[in-house]
Amino acid sequence: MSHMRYRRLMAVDRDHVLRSAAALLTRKSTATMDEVAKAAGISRATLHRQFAGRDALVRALEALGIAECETALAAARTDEGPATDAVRRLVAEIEPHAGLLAFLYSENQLFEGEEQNEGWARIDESVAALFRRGQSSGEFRIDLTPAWLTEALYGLLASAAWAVAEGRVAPKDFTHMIVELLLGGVRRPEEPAARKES
Amino acid sequence: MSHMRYRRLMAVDRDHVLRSAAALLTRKSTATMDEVAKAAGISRATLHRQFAGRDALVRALEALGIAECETALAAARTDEGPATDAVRRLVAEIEPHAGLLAFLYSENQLFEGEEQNEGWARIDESVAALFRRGQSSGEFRIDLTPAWLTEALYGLLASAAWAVAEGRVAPKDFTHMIVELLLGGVRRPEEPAARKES
DNA sequence: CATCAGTGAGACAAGTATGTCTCACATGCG
DNA sequence: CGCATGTGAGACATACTTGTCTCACTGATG
Repeated sequence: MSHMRYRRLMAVDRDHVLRSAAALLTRKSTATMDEVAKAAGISRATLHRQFAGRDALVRALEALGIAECETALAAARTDEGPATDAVRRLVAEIEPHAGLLAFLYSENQLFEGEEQNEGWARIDESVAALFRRGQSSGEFRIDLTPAWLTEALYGLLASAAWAVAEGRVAPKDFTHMIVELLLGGVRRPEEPAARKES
Repeated sequence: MSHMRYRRLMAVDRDHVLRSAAALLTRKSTATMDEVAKAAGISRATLHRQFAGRDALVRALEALGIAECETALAAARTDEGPATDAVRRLVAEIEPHAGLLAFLYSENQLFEGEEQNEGWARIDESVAALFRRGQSSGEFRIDLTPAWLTEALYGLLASAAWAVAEGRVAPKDFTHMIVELLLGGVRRPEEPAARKES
């Protein structure tokens, strides 16, 4: 079959290049096309044959990140069961891609005026909907807006990804740290028979 | 006095340039030396006369950020009173400089290998000490490490600064949002006579 | 074996930011 | 007024990245 032959000749598959680029750019967001190519084990020429330019590469990574987020959202079934548990599932699903998301998150800060990909808007809305659902059900407090909670979740994910990358926290604690801080905060839960001053 | 005359001739004072650069780079972290100069109302030549190069400028901004953090830490008296209140004071003191800190925070992600300024180490230690104190006093939970709580605080500060800059949240809520989420989390405090399923 | 698609290596031009320099202008001082 | 200092404007060389191109090599196909 012609497409099988084609596949075999394409020793460099697009997905592997994207993964390598994501892993590299997570650590060094200013890496050049040459560094990206070397990280993927291909030449700069081949890299340019697959992605028209750096912009195209970044946009492909953005599409990858969006796809992974949507997969994570679906897998976490954020509209089922207690919102608290849904948040736990969501963070656990996103964890493997936190590095890429941190890169894209900081990258988006550079695009001052340009409108962001609509995919992010959908994801923002899904996450915000989860927090809104938790507020409606009475699980979550209502004095923090869903928009802020969504931003805070992104910030915590990025912080955790960087902290893990630099060895300041243990990778195994990733999900627990984020979820526990986001859900319960740093304040210790009051004992049933504890003192009452606020 | 000779130094007075000197002052008057130095129509461009270093501090004003730094503030302008901080304000600009907060919004556009890739701004050119020329853009920085224009933002400060001076020429690129004069900018280069005050700061040997872009690196020197960024390092000066880093020193400024460190100084402001140390001032904030001192003003917040983080070693006095309940740790909870100290956190509130600290965030309130840092709020005006959150934009600059967000820039420096993301900038530090680029310096892969280079060791970071020792000033940050001191600040990290002071913040971590605050969280440790709260844990010792029983105010804060002990299953989240002070190192992670410190990182999380930085992440929330950066997230909030960006969210405010892009108009996704109201500036007036800045301190409240960060402090409340950090301290209490998103979960609603349980009522004294509420149901018990986890 | 002959062919051809895909790749790697490298040359090349173009764009951009940087750092340095010169020169003219303005302002305060003696 | 004459002088010195600090500044703005711009030219200039340099370095780096990008994007395009050519050419030789490899391996699978027919």
